[in-house]
Amino acid sequence: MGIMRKNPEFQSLLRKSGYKATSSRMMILAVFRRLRHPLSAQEIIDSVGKAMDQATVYRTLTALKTKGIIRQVDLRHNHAHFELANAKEHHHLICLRCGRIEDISGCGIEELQSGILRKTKHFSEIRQHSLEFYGICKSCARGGGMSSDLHASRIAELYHSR
Amino acid sequence: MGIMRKNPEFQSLLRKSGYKATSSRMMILAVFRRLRHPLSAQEIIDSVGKAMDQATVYRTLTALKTKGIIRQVDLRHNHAHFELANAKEHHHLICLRCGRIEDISGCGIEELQSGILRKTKHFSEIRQHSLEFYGICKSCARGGGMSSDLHASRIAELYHSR
DNA sequence: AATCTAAATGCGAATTATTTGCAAATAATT
DNA sequence: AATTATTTGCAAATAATTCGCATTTAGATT
Repeated sequence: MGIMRKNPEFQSLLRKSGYKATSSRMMILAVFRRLRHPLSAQEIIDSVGKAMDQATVYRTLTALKTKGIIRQVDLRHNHAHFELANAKEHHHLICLRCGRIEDISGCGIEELQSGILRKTKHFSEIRQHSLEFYGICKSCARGGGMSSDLHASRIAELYHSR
Repeated sequence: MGIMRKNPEFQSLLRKSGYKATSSRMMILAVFRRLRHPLSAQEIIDSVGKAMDQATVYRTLTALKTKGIIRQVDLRHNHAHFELANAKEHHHLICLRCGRIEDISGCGIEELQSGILRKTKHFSEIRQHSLEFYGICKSCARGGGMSSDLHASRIAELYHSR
């Protein structure tokens, strides 16, 4: 794991958003950077161990989401997931059987969005969107089982998510 | 409210899916048909009053979702919403301030989907997707307040959803 | 560097959302 | 009408998230 030193990039990101650059927030951002898939509150709570309370994790997630530093991803488990928003715009392809997640990008949603804005009578602005596709991955289509290249953490989460 | 008589359409829909056409299921389907926006479990529990237990509501929602009779909609509240799947394919435009929901259709997502399927190495099939846009509705952009044509039930839900 | 203060955190308890086990009730079949 | 596999109610468990309040801390000020 190594020594945790403070990351000036995260520090200024937080300050620019009007937040104090506390060690809790720095640590949570570091977790997002290290684990590159959408994270649930519980996964973060586990990752940080007893370094902070779960209430702080939830409060931090809310704060980061409010400022658009992270964004919410809907995986249809029954809890929220989040990922860093700085990554290039992308969406997800989620296997309905094993939960494998593939990132997809360059899907051309911008045009859909401008078309919608042209059509709507009631909205003046679109700020966010969520787009996820659910299907069957090839390894599930083939055999029955989970592919072995599914990360352990992902498997653990699948196990614990009902 | 009037007399509730059994609807043969729902009855055969349930039987075709391998379920018994119980009064609970018929009633929940009737609620979906009557209230035409995405419903949370709690809204259904309230609508049916003491006609059935909440466990039955949740079990029914799971069953209907499994067979594709209803589909899950992500409104970023922290509970699930569902709507009848028979309605023409459409998505939602959700106001980040007041929660107003506008249905959008004919958005052209089919092409995105086939493009994605062409590009992915890991998936062989896409079965569902979720696409919601979040923005600011005109009445929120104008004044501060909620537009008066927002339905009471929607307002109630906004009030109670944190 | 010491002081100050609003913002952030820990802790515990409260709420909200959803699920489960099991005995009793019921839809569909015979 | 009798049978049986499903479904339901009830009560309690678990999961997910939030809240109140006393204490701590980051960053500003002196």
